Amino acid sequence: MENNNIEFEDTVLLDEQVYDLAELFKILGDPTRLKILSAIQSKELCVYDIADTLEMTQSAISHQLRILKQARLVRYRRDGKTLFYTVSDEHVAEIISIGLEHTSE
Amino acid sequence: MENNNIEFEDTVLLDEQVYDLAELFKILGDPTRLKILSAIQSKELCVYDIADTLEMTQSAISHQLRILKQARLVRYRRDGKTLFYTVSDEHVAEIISIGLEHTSE
DNA sequence: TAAACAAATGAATAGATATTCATATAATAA
DNA sequence: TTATTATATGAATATCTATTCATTTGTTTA
Repeated sequence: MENNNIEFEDTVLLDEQVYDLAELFKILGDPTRLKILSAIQSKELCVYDIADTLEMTQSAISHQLRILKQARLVRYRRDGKTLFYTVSDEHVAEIISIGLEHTSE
Repeated sequence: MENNNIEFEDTVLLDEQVYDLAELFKILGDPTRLKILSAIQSKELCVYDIADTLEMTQSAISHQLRILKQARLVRYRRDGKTLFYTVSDEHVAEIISIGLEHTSE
């Protein structure tokens, strides 16, 4: 596929950049993942506690954490058998904040 | 479904708020819609010109514009037979900018 | 009025994805 | 080693969605 020379604020966006950006928003575009990110935004939580907080199964949370990990939005620290997850990206909170400004209008 | 009391930065998020926020990001999470928003972010374009710029069909663009319209992310002005679309939300550019900061790392 | 043009829409389809269930992996304790 | 606990993973499924194609709606002009 060719590059269509889409511009955003005086910058030419390559097709690949647009796809990467869409990928980021797609990941944020799921209630479960947003809840996970909110829950571990300012504190570490293990998988079980995230599942407990969201009232969802461990498996469902684990699947979503894998997606968030691949997108480098979360990281974890191991303590024995337990993995403690937390948000790894400084932009996430900012994006969510601005998003909330839009939706709360 | 009950409210799970998910917090984000000292604010309790209601389930409905999380769903609305996910809905916003879901809409931004598509390359075609991102390209449309970029193309009409600082200038008005008619449907045909958007389709031409993105090298896509008029129908595909029109379908996506409907979704963007419903989310109040774009608005249009009629001039004769032609509708000129532009971005209507001040937060869109901001969210895209921060998103690009993340993806370009 | 009819013709031409711009955009919207409905149905169909192919591809993507979130969750569930069962199981596997990994670390620790007995 | 075996049992237990915490997490990850693979397969299956149900749901969702982006595009295409055909058609319709709406506006202007001849």
